[in-house]
Amino acid sequence: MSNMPTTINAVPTLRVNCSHCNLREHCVPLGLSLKDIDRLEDLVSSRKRIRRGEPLFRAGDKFDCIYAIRLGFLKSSVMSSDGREQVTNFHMSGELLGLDGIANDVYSCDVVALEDTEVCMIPYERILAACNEIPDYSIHFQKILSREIVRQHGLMLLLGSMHAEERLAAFLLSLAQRFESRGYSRTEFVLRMTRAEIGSYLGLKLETVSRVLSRFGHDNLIAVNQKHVHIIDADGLRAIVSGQNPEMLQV
Amino acid sequence: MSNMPTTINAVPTLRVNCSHCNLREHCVPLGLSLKDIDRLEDLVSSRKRIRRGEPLFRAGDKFDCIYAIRLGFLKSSVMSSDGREQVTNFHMSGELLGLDGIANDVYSCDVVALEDTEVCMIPYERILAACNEIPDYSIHFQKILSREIVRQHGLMLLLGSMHAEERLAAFLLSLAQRFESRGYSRTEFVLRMTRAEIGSYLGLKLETVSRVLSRFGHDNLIAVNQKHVHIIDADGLRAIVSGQNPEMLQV
DNA sequence: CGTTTCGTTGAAGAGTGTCAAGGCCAGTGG
DNA sequence: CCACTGGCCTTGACACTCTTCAACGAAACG
Repeated sequence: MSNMPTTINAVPTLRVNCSHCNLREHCVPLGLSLKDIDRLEDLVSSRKRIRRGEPLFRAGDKFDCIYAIRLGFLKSSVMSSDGREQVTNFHMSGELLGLDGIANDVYSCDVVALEDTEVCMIPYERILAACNEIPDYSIHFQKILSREIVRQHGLMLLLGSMHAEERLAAFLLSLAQRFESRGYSRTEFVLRMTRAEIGSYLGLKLETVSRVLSRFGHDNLIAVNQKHVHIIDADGLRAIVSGQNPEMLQV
Repeated sequence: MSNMPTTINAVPTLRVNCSHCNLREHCVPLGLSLKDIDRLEDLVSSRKRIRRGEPLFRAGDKFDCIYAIRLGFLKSSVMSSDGREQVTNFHMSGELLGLDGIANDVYSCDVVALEDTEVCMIPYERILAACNEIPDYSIHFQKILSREIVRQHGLMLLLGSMHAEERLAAFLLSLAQRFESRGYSRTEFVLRMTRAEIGSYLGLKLETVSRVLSRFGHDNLIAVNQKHVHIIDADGLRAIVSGQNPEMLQV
């Protein structure tokens, strides 16, 4: 499978250069001209590696950096004081972490690596400097923040009004789409997170996640073996997301 | 719902002046110095009135303005392709509307007035101009966006892991706190939204909302009569929410 | 190789949803 | 002024989804 864990070797103090990064399409410079990207070269101060299971930062830590994922997979979560964890997002290469920290100068959620991960550190000061120096950068970065707000609206729709099967179907399709846009297979991939983490994200218990995945397997929508998922019938999943029963398809 | 054309009365003659607005504490200028606020005076281009039941904007409308609420009460909602509505927020005076529109140059949700409402129109261009002209304005506006992200994390915790009683208790406490910070009573207020809208926001059905409110009434936590709510035992409600971080409860 | 974590599955039960009937209230028109 | 209407709210009975509890198997890890 093409997206097996990759061995991460030491990252020496190499010059970090966004304009040559193959994640450009997904990352901070998205939408900027190449000329502007060149001017952003020193946006990234350095890189950091986090091993599986370790935190990138925790709620309450002082905010000073936005992180861009070069490689790896992480989860964000918030915690209520009585111990309930709510996973708020899963993150993959090219995505940004730490946007929540801007609000109060401390991060408001925990971010933990679900596999060995490498991130680019972008000091927030440099983003602010870029906002002042590059005419379009303010709007650019505000779009990034706004996009996160829009994304969360979709998640609220899911959590507030969908059934377990619909949630899982939407989740699988979303993962497939994100893998595909990064050049991986959209039909076969490995879940980096546990059933409990999927459940937390989707507002379900781990047993329900397991049961629904098994049911999908029975119905030949997917083939699932532990963390390996093969999407067989994406249209079938889409039909489930839109609340449709296959028998009702010919309305 | 009628198909009448939306009646929006412009209020162009008034000189709009943030520095004298009594909502300063809650609104766009929050955290800026008075000197900077003076420079922002022309941030607001004009005002609009929206009558109860009418939309301020709808998903898909071209984005060009951020709105600040001077007076009134509104709801935001998103709609799934099969017609399910999810209320994503209720808004009251001093709060900003339309931040989701930055992402794709179109608004991504519907915003409808739940009572007669007056808003200040802030052309997005002027916000961008302020980002260039006032050194601290970029960070200031980014904080506003980031705060919305953090708020939504709290809501996801609610939708993903709380029971009906906990959701309602958190909702009532949050409303009480918001009314209080605007100078209204924190113990007695009128719900501007229907049970169905509360339910949509909290991921519950209207009957469940009604039942839980009745139960709260029976337990002498609140007195509820249709839309009138009197909070009798706020600590009791807090106990139901079970001691979560107040920051997370800004639902 | 034992230990731990993770995943699957079953049975029973709690919590919400669904359906239905009726009451309350504001607005409307006679 | 009153009856009528339609929207909103409440409450009950019942159905159903999801959770809880529990046992076991499989994979991962030191």
